[in-house]
Amino acid sequence: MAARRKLTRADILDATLDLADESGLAAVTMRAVAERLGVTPMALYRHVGDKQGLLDGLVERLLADQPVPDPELPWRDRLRQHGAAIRATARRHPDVFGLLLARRAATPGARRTRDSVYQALRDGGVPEADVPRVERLLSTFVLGFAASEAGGRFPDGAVADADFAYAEQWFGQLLPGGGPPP
Amino acid sequence: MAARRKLTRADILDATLDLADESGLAAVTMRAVAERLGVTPMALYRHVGDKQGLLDGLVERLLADQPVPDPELPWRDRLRQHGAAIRATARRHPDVFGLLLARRAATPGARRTRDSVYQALRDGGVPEADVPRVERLLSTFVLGFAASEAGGRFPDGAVADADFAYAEQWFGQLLPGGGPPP
DNA sequence: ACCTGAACACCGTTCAAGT
DNA sequence: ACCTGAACACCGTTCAAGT
Repeated sequence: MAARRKLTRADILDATLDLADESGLAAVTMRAVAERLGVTPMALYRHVGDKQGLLDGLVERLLADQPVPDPELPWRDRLRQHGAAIRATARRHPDVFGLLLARRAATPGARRTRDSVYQALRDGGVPEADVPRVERLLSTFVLGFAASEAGGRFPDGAVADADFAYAEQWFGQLLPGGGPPP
Repeated sequence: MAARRKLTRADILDATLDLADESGLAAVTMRAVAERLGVTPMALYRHVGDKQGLLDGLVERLLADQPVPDPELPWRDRLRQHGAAIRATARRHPDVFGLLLARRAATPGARRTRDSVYQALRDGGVPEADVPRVERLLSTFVLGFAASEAGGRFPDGAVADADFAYAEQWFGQLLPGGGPPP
């Protein structure tokens, strides 16, 4: 509809995300993305490599958009914000979210989030040697939970919220402070 | 290679699982499965509906094959066996395992496993009202962990084993007994 | 009832060509 | 450098037809 001059990688990922949210991951084809941009399918190849590159770009983008909590906040609040942010992403992009668990997360975006969680755990008194392990377990749980939520494995949103709150209490007891949630 | 008389749904799912394990989920096409069975693609439709039905059948089969621990065993051992079994399935069929998290688990196979976990939690002293919630959280964690492992998110198998053992201790502290792992 | 042949609309991707 | 046209080998699925 609009007459755009230059095709960019960001344009392509925008269009892909919109398409996936509207019509599901199965509707994401090189041809459909191209059509949405008013361009020929072959034009995409220069910018994203191939279809695999397109999907990788989507995951990278979701991770990069993940907000990082203010480091001045109490560590528990920072952990809680990370959890809430991932769940929000899963609910907003349920179809794309499945890719997150399937793909190894070695992107810069993933590292930003991980470093923030590391620091929160250190501030919470987790021994330095245990920090990476605890981060892996926490993020595995939260990613799995969010993916389950996105995949419709919970009866409804209220149950998911209650379950997550329950889990926050669980984990909160395990972290050094011993009080409430991460 | 063999001259088989009648094509069955089980034959088709066998061939599909083998194909997925050997060549990945992307290689699972109606045409490739048919060729492996020495049959025409259209012959599959009568038995599995369509491609979606084929993939659903695969998930259903993985769940149905999941062993159920002997009810006479101590409840902690039963929970541990469930966890080990799911991880083993994920390692054996890494490509197919991703479908498990994506699909709602309302199959009979899923119910068998869930009922066994319910009973173990009851035997472990979890209040009846909390049993479904605790089962959801435990299975979310284990499924997420296994999917991460299958997706290569852990540095290597030894780290995964150590992380899982650590997590078992965590959860063990939270369950009524308070001792070691689930 | 069960399988096949032929056909349809759709994929991802390449390659040479245009500007 | 960036985009296009034409083409290739492949999809899932249908339909009428065979046995």
